[in-house]
Amino acid sequence: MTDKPLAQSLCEQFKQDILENKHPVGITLKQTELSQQYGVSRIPIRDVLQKLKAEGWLQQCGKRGVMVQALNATEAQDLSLMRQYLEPLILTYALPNLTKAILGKAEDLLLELDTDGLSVSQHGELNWQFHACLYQAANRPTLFDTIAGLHQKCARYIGFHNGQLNYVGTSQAEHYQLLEAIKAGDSIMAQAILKRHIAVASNILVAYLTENPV
Amino acid sequence: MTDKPLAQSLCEQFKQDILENKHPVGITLKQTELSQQYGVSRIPIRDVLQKLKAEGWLQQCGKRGVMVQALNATEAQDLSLMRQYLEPLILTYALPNLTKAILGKAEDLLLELDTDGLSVSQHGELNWQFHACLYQAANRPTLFDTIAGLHQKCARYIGFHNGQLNYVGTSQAEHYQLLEAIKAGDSIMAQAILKRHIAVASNILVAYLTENPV
DNA sequence: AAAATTATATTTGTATACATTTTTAGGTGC
DNA sequence: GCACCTAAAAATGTATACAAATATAATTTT
Repeated sequence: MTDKPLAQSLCEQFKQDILENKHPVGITLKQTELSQQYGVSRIPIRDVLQKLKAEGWLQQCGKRGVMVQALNATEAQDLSLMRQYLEPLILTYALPNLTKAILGKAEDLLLELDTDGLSVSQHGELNWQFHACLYQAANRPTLFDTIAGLHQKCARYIGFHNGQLNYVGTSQAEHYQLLEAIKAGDSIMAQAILKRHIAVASNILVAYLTENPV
Repeated sequence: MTDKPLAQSLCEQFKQDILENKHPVGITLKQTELSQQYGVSRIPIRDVLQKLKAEGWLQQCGKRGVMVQALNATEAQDLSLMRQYLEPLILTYALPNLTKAILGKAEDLLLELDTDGLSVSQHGELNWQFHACLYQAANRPTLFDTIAGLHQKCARYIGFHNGQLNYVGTSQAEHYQLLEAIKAGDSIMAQAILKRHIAVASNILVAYLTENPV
């Protein structure tokens, strides 16, 4: 039943390891090293590297190996800006299709997010599921995938965010406000809340990154 | 001096072939076939496929092979919408950095665009160079790369556009208007022109695709 | 001692070969 | 005649092996 056991799961594993800073920025990763580390040959490693390079996680450093992309304030801001424009957009498309079932699921996810003792990645995953659950109703695959990609890239910053800045998700209040605006059918308000929600979170991060370059 | 002669040029070649409809939608491409076709082994082919799948050009159809993504109205609209939001954004960042040299180069590109007898891909390439030339001044790599990716994907639709709809670049007038607004330092106007420029071109295409699904 | 040069070692790129899975075609039973 | 099952063929996934290019270290020269 497992579709692509090795290559796909390897890719997920690798991303997770990047999120957990197992491959620190500045270290050039050799295919041979990685193949030993992950217990496979170089071929599946190459597949993963190729994919992650295309997605902007890794950078080819000539023949010295690949390196994890450095975090920087400009990229963080760019990712945030794009989300600020695109997420309200997809939300607009989603609004007419948001059934009570979907809103219920969204609310459940918010409850889960209130749980104590969530790990950074658990928190990030739930947060994304909340947003994704709403956005998926838009039936806009391309737009959705682009946004999903932005989120994944943001995850690295969020992890850093949480780890270094001890940031806790104060964004829950905004999440609930968003749901209220949606239920009230106030599209303009919902868009504004969402945009601000993204902007606020990023401002802290960008400010920190600007003063403390990685 | 050639950095990645085979893999990179192979990737460009493959994309070009997709643009020229050498690999029609609906045909499942086998790695073995492709390797014979391009005169290399399956390994570099796999690298290219992996990259193009990540970029959304190709789709894995189980173990039956990969298939070129079908063109559809929704994706065309999504791409256009994202451009409508992101390009004016990057333009805003670029404006303060637009030297006379850059504007001069942009104008040269417009002159080239007026040349008669340009092929579809030449026209598309020049058009992108015009936009890119302005956007690059923003010094926003992540934003720029995302937009560049959207453009590349749009290229497939433009090619189709030009081929099937016999569309000629009536957008030149808007290009000049854009330059005028920039020179006049009218940021709001420049953004509005750019957004409309993108919207107009896409509306024709989306309307056509909606009525004539590929 | 520093810079340039050469030689070695390492790394990626590519090809070939094998294993596993899935698709597809053929046959059998109902 | 249709559905189901079985077997062969074809495709991808993976590993190993070799070639080409580059980075690193040692050596020489100024």
